[in-house]
Amino acid sequence: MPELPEVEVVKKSLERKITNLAIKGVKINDGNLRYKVNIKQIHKLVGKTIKKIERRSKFLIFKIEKNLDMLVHLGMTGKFFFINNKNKKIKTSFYYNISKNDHKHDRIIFFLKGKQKLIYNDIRKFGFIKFIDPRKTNKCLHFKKLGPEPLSKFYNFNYIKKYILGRKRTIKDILMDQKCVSGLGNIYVNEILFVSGIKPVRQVNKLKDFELKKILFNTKKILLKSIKFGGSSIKDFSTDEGKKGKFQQFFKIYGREGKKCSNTDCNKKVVRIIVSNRSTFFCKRCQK
DNA sequence: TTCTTTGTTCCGGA
DNA sequence: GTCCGGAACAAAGA
Repeated sequence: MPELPEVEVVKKSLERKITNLAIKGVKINDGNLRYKVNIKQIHKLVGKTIKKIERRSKFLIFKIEKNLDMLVHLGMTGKFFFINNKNKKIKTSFYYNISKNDHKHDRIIFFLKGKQKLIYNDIRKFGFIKFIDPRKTNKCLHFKKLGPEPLSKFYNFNYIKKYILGRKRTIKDILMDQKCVSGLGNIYVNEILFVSGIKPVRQVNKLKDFELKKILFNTKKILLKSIKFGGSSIKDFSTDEGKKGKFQQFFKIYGREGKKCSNTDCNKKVVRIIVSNRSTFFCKRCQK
């Protein structure tokens, strides 16, 4: 369930640890991910240095020395572990509760300087690792149709107004559509619409301008807060691995079916329905 | 055994 | 050609 903020947090965490490190070796425990890992290409990494890590939408791009991009999508349950020289495991994403048997799902291991290791772990194997010529990365299958980053200046009122012109889809569907805005998933869209006080099933062409502006404002606010929160939460994990992430406390509506609405003056119970084929949580009183 | 979870892709109909 | 909604797909745990 990593969406844009989680991927951004992983990116920041990883770049502090592995930028400018050379890859000494690669071990493939299970390369049958969303797309089969190209064994020939992954072994080309050996001897090369990780120059930089970038994020686009929910994708990570590892810029590898001399013209190679390693594109990673975490899917539902993909995550990275970093093993330092003292053999201590450091999770680079705070989002999941990690069980002791989790090493069972270590799919790919990258051996770095000294005893350091980077492990790609993925329970459900919906993530993927692909290799691309950097000159073609922006035009690749995954990137060519992506809409603007939600935190960029291009994602603004004029843009969204133009995008929804003549469309009748629900606002939830539009926000989840990566062609409209890239990086939001089910969880954040639920949160954004709750905080904005708008029912997920509202048709976009019937939204008032002030409602659209509220959605835009809250999108940026929630994402930024979440990225910030993630950064501080990771510190907890590096000192105390057993400690639970604080992230779930951050959700105001997602996963709260039957529980009391998070707004202090409201006693309504949160309702769960299906919109855009996904679980959708909302408050009948607070969302119009 | 069935249900749920997710982002992405694909397909048929309008 | 475009838009839209629904379904399929991947794997695994409950």
